[in-house]
Amino acid sequence: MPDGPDFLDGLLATWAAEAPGINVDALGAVTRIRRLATYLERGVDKALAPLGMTLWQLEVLAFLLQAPRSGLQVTQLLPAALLSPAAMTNRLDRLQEAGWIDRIPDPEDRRATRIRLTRTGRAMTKKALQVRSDAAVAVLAALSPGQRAKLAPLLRGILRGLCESECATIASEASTSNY
Amino acid sequence: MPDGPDFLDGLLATWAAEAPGINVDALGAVTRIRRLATYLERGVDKALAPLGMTLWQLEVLAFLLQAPRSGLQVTQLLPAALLSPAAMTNRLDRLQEAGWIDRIPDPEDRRATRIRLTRTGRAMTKKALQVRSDAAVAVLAALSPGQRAKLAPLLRGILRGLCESECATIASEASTSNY
DNA sequence: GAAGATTGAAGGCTCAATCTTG
DNA sequence: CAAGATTGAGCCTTCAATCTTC
Repeated sequence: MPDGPDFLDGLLATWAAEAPGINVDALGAVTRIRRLATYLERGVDKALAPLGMTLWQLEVLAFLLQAPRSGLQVTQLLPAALLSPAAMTNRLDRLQEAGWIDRIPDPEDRRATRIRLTRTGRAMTKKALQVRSDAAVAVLAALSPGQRAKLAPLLRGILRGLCESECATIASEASTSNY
Repeated sequence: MPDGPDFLDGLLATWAAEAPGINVDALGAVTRIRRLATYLERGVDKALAPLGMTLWQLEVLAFLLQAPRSGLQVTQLLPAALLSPAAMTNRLDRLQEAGWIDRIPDPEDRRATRIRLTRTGRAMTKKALQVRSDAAVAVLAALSPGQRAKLAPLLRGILRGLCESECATIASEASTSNY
């Protein structure tokens, strides 16, 4: 496989010429990761459309799949979603309208609400996860089995570094804010 | 490096138990890529804040760095940004208010507008690219040199596959739409 | 009629302010 | 006063409609 230049290579060369101090490899990697994420998001949304679901909805539902029968508090959903409390409230409103989740008052803390999957929500989530999985398999078919095996450790390694630095700085600055 | 389980491993196990047909490795890879992109975006925005710039602004400016002196049409900026024309018009409005780009009538096509970096816009873009590069280097420091060398071909491979399938389907469906 | 660019409505996000309860 | 959750304002995005020019 010759693997000629892609959309970024020309740009990177220009950038290197204009700003000589930059690291072309690093800049190329993060730019491609961002672009990849955009493509993946659009592809999955397209695949989920027949189920009447979007990716941001599935993200919440899929996390709720591992909740205890009593449900989870809104606050407990935030770190997994990397979302503000306001955004989560909005998502839950839509999911409740769709009939996929229930809000029930927390018996142990009257400030809180417990979020639970409904029966249909649970079934839809399983179907949607299957769709998402199939889409992911199709995308990764572009890589050889050996390449696919290399991918996971790399992603894990970068994420680990980010969670220790980035999340730490977020946490330290989060005196009032919360996510 | 033992590399214990991260935020996703527990969820993946739950999903596999509830929906036996899913591919855990594929689902894990695409989920981590998305999360990685979110972290990267937030980190860069934080690093760019002192310059009064955001990542979405830099994306447009950096692409304009390789434009000819006569500038580029709005339409020519779209494929690189993966954006709707309406969104690009909005971005250009903000960039023009900031004094970083100029809109000049296209001398050869009176429907079109040419977009060009201003003098200060060009200088700001170079500074911002340096900031973005430094941030990227810091993030990728979590990987060994050998791992970093493996990363680029993998990303390139997946993107290539997506551009041929996803972009193709987008193009074929884009009878009226345009991006 | 098609293409380049813009506008307005609606959706989802962040931030700051609010209300209730611990 | 701090924490859980919600609300409203402002920003950026998409989609559909519009206006001008080819």
